[in-house]
Amino acid sequence: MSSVLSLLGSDPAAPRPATGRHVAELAGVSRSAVSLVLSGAATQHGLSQATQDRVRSAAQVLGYMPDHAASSLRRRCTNTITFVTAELGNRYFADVLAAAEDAAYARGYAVNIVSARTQRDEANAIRRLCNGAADGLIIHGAASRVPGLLDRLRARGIACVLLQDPGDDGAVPCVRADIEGGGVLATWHLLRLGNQRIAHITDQRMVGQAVNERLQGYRRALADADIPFDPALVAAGENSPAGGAAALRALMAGPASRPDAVFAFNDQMAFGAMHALALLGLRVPQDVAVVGFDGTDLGAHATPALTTIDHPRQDLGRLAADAVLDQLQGRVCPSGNRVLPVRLLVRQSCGGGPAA
Amino acid sequence: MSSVLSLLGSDPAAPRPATGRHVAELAGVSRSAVSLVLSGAATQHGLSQATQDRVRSAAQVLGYMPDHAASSLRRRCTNTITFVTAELGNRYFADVLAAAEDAAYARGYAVNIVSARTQRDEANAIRRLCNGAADGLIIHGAASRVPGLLDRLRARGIACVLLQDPGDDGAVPCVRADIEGGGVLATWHLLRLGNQRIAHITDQRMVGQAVNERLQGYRRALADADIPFDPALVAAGENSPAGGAAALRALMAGPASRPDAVFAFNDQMAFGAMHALALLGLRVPQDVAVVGFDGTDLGAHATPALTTIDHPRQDLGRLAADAVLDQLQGRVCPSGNRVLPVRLLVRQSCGGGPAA
DNA sequence: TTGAAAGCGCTAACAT
DNA sequence: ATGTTAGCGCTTTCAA
Repeated sequence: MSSVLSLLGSDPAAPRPATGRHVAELAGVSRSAVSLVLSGAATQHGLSQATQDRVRSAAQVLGYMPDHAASSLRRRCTNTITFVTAELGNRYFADVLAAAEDAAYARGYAVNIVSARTQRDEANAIRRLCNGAADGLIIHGAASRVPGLLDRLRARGIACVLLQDPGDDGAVPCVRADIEGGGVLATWHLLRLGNQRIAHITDQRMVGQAVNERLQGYRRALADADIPFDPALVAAGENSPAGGAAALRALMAGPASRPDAVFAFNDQMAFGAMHALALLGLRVPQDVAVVGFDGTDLGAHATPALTTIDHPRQDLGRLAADAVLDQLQGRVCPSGNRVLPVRLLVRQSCGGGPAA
Repeated sequence: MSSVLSLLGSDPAAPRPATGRHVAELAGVSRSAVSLVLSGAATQHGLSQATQDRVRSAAQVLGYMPDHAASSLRRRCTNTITFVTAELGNRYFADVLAAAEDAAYARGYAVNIVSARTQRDEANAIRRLCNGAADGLIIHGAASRVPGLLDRLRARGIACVLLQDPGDDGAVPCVRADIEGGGVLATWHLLRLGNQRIAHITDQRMVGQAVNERLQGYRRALADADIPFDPALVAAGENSPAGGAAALRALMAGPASRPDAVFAFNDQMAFGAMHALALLGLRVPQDVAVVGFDGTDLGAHATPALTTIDHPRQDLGRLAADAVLDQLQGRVCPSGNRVLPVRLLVRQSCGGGPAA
């Protein structure tokens, strides 16, 4: 009987987990004493050391841990922030996240990640998070473009920081790298090395967006060099190695005469593009120069090593987490954008760099 | 005044979010009616369509959403599962996760991800999750090796499925790929192509673990070929491209004579190893053959394209999610291990494959 | 067809 | 120094 029931989730004999009441009974104290001890406010409240010890050992014996839902309901906060992103699987994100986590942990917060592969998923995830499951959000996506979405969070009292995409108004603080500047740097670098026909590979999710900062930087650099912008030199693909490869093939098959350089949306797309070039029998950098974007270790270990625009990924993560927690903990919140500089990291994929 | 306060998180005038009571008042119904309508049980309970409409529009007007903590406390579940992993930034994980998410969403559950970069982080994260913040866990790590850790989850009634690492006892169901078989396949493939001195690069986290299935498969294949195992041909590194490169350099600088092939822990480490080989002036596959593990698109776009052991990543994710939800929803839970087959994916990095 | 009431487990203000 | 109490917001019987 028991063995059959143990296969079922609805086992009626399932032992209910220990509650604070059980701990109080075992320790012979009141329920509030348990709460005080376990929250660390006991000494300050004048509970004797002996009482505290009894509570702690009772809790240990019973494997007691305050229920998350009950505690959150009562305290009106969860001590959790959620990081919403589409970029799982991109090493860029892992670097940013690690720094954000460290910052949050240091201030007593847990970090959850929610994957939002499409903008639709992202909006749904954020709407769902209006239920108070997290105290604050770091949004690495285009949420600010969805009308009213961030207002709902604000109405619910949920702190919010944007990462990389500031959206239209400056109502929500944003921590970001100087992406347009990076686009200029990347394109300038290619121009300086004598390239004339510079292509740009972009993330297809950027198509139709109001702003595409990398593209803006690219165009600004071209304009400064008096080179006319040729739309046939821009291709979009999925944000992945495969997407970068596909975009490169589209570029080569397109109406434009063959580019002599490519500036890619990020390192992983650049990586795919380099592979596609190799399959076409084109050498990097001799036939086509390539610049990535991000500075991830993926590019560092490509062959040839990828010249790229390095981002302060640690700082981005740390500052984003701190900005959310500052709002939560009532410190003055630096609203508006915090823009961090990027830098050109010269390796081998454009020539002109240090020898391999 | 207001503008100053708006900079502070502790704004005393912060508007409390709408509750079910507000919705009930606006709609002129009882609080239970609101709950019934919004949970979809209204018609079944015989509430008139007019009432339902009034409730829904009132909720809309107020931007009402049931509070997560209150709802979870009352219902004794959160409708959330949490995926615990150390592999953020690895495309392998992104593929598995996407499938798990789709399966969970289809059954009405949300998915959170918790990053656990070290085994210590992982144990801490799991201990924290004993508070009921999620109904179930998919654990992609070595948690089963920490004594008592999974028992605490069970005591708290939290469903749990292991991914890839079954641990010692079969008490917790595990969904995994045939990793040892993959190790055999990879090594056999290298042997069949005439390689004699086959090195293995492993994740340093495997060092000191009771079992290392890839290594076991490698050793089994060597034994079958009557080639003695040489510990000097095994190197460990961080699970990253950089770690793969470092391990390869260690191998080449070590006491063993130069290997003619390398079987790497996963695609991203293989990728780093290929870069290190290029820097040493060694050609892949002519001088050294390389096999990866995973089947991610990273390997597909390396140059030369990486021969690898392809995993059924979608199935792994889907089955893991379904196993957790089966436990939660009281279906009979297939305990024990579910082992999925892997397959050799021949590309260019060992020679003997399809032409580039 | 609707409303009233109880209580999930916890915390913090208050009273001893 | 310790215990008592009220109530967070929601769901779900049960009674009308």
